[in-house]
Amino acid sequence: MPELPEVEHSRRVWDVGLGQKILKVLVPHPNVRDFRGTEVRALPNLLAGQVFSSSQANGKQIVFRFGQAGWLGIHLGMSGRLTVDSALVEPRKHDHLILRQAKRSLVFSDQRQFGRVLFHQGIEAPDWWTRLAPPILSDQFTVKAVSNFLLRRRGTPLKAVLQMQERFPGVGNWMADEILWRARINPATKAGELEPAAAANLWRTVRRVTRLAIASLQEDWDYPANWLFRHRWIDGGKCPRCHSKLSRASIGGRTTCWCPKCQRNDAPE
DNA sequence: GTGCTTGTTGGCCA
DNA sequence: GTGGCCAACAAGCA
Repeated sequence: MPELPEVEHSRRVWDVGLGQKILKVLVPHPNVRDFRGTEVRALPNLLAGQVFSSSQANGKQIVFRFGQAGWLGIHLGMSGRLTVDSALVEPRKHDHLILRQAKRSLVFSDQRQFGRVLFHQGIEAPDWWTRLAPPILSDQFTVKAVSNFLLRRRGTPLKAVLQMQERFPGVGNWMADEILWRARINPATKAGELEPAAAANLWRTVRRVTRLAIASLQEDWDYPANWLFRHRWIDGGKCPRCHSKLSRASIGGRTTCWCPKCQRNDAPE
């Protein structure tokens, strides 16, 4: 499930432990895929005794910092979760990292093991953090940058282009559908087919959906009923705007939901 | 048993 | 080298 808003929410869940020392670190299953490329057996020694000092997210990537030099990267993949449990909680089947503090445990679990845990020791930020694309809500996410990207990916369906993390960090399957539905663009449209005005509209919509999604997750713990999100997986689901029956098909290799009436490209505004 | 899943990567091919 | 496509990864569910 985790796309940008859920990732941002997950990051904040662990923030309850900010300013507190890590007493002990448990790695119940060091061989799971989440740890590929990481010396996870060294983690307990590196983190124990350090204070959890800050957290940040960019797109789907989260970084938690410990003391001055500890950088813990977490990517939730398809099924990763960050939760808080009691100080003495015992690891369950899919719990892969448990950071014990005096009053609680910070728990990372991941059933399908598509997530990823990274660690870096040093004052300077690691490459896997500094090389991420500029956030959608930053000043560097410009119309120009988006237009250029659409031109470069001119032969690829927009549905797939919007999910490319190198330009749209945090956008996944459902956000891509939501954005295209709101912008009234058919998901199979090739990126190169958008007129400049339509490209600018798409840019605006990417930012708007991102902003609104974060806000609604904070307020209501759900997305509004007039969003495609709430209807996309219902069999026989209806477009919340025009009440036509929604279509579903695989586009760009992922299940895609759209309104055949609102998203025709030649439809009048 | 089959086929599907809201993510990413690496290999293949033009 | 670049862009586009797709199978593979693991586990659970219908």
